[in-house]
Amino acid sequence: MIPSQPGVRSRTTWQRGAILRAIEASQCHVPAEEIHQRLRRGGRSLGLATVYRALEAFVREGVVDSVHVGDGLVRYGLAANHHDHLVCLGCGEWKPIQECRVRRTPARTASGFHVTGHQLRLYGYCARCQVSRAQLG
Amino acid sequence: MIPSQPGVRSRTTWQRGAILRAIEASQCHVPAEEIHQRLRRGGRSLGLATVYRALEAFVREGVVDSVHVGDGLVRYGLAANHHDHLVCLGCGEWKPIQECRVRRTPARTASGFHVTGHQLRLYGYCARCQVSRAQLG
DNA sequence: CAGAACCGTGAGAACAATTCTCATTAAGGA
DNA sequence: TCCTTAATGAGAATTGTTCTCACGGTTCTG
Repeated sequence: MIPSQPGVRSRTTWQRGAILRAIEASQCHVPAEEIHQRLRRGGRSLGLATVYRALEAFVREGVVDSVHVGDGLVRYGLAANHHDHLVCLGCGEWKPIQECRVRRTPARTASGFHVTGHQLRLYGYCARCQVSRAQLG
Repeated sequence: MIPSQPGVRSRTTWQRGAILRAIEASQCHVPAEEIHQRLRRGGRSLGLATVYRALEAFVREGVVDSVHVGDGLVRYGLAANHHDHLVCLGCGEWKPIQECRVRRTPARTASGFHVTGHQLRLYGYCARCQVSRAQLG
């Protein structure tokens, strides 16, 4: 967990705590809008902009990582709970995969880039979509 | 290359040809907007919606693949010219990496999912951003 | 080759996710 | 407790992408 801007420490508000707990509670990565609605249903009133701002800060600090599954939404999950995703090109369904299929990567590349994490998306067709495609010819 | 909808074949127009050639010409994945502007600067007048529609068709047909680097844009590149990306969390800069670091994956997973491709994003900090971070403390 | 059928196009409106603005609140150090 | 200033909320603004619809151009059929 690296501070975003040294000297600038973030304040602990109940909103940020609640947002982090909502992410922790979900099995897989969730979109900002869902975090917002979940908290509102839970009786906490907070703004959507607050959710986005908190998520941005968490990502900067390395606590949370963001993922694109390909449907135009950015999803967020705990960085510590790393997993990749399987995405169906037919129906758009997507699922977490536990076994990481990325080969060990040197922490530093030839160009001096320091690698701290990764995000992998395997795509293809789920069992159901394979059937429909076969039927269509 | 799989036809999107059997029985529906796409027509060959100069626009689609030009869009495909623009993608071929670029070293890495490019956003739709850039393809559009590049063609316009090249003297061809065509609509942005046309670019998006053509790209959507190409992706469906498997000729082109789309990638999210994390800056809110969808980028497109030739599927045949596969490569992954290195993204700097500090400045947002991103680059293609040629060596694929994804372990060979079974074409079919236990759940019957048929894997046809992948997309990997390695992230961290580029040399320049590491320096600024170190200086800041 | 002519005519019909219909897919692809262009322009701009519509849409949706995200970011910004700004007045207000409250965390945390002094 | 007081003070500085980061964080918040509400809604407007922004922006990437999709939709609408009339028109033109491809391709198929006869």
